[in-house]
Amino acid sequence: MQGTPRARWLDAEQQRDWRAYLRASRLLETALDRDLQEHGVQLSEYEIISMLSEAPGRHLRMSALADLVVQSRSRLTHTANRLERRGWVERRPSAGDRRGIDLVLTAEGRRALEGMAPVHVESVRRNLLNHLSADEFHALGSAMRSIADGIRSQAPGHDVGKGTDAI
Amino acid sequence: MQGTPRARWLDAEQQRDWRAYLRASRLLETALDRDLQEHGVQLSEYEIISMLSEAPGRHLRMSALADLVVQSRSRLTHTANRLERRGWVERRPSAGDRRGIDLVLTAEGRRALEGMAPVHVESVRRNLLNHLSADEFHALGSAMRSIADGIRSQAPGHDVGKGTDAI
DNA sequence: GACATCTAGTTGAACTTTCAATCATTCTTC
DNA sequence: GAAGAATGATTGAAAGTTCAACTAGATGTC
Repeated sequence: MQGTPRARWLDAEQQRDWRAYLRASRLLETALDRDLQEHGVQLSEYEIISMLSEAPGRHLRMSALADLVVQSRSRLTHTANRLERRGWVERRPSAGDRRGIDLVLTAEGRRALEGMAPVHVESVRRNLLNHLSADEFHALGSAMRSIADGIRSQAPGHDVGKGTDAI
Repeated sequence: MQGTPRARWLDAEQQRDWRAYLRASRLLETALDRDLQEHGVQLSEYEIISMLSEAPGRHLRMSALADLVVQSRSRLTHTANRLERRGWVERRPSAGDRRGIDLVLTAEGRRALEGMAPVHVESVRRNLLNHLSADEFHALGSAMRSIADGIRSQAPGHDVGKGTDAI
């Protein structure tokens, strides 16, 4: 717990676990993406329309959506263009702030999502849920929540309090 | 537990945990990548030279390496070209099989890796390890190992036994 | 109320990844 | 031992992502 100035290497077990994480997270991403791609979308596109479908009024501001799906704004702009060309989303100026743009899920987008959702759920089960007990899966979720919170708490704009890491 | 033919949706808690996984895995990837990019490499490039450095003789066959880091062969070919241009790796015909190519870490590549390793370890600690207890982290590693095993056991080429999934 | 500063979103070029086609070699099997 | 199938790696074009620069509107400040 004493902060040593120099980076300590990981011990053998940590190293093994870290490698396991890295490898599995990629296998999983690849598998989920492949399954959705048979239906003509990428996972990252699916996420966008899925978030929109759950948002009140089926719309979200570009910046809020970008944060939610962890994509850069620029990437979201380009992806939204693709989705718009397919008729799945539309852009609308957001109420109140004239800089803002709302991305709205169209009826056609909703239908497309409804067609893909069962495929995707089945894929999540087959590639993830089926390999863990309910407890293991829930522990995975909690651990990942802690990680997300931890990372966000160091993000720029977050006031960390007193210098945890003075150069 | 009775296999219903139709996809069951996820229950609210599973959904929450799955979303947490997705979001955190992306925040983590982004954070680790950003930290390495300050030193001019992407995480996926770092992984390649790091695997090479640990391999006996500091070399691996392209196909073995591609599997190890979960990249397509084509992607690895392109990435290896970039690394080769920087003088960090070299290609050599592999012994025995004249179709094969070994990717070898150069002395310069090793030096570069040694320079970046502490940065990367610190980043893994800061973005991942520090947010979990030792037990939680180990459980995460185990869960991810199960997932990797589960996904690979369904991969094409793996004989699954009698038809688990008749059309 | 005008200045700088910050936030929201877009743009196009550069870069990376994917996709389908290709070439060479090895393995099968007949 | 020759034909066909499978494996290893590469190629170049298409598709997707990042990066830096930019426009427009909001916010803070003096």
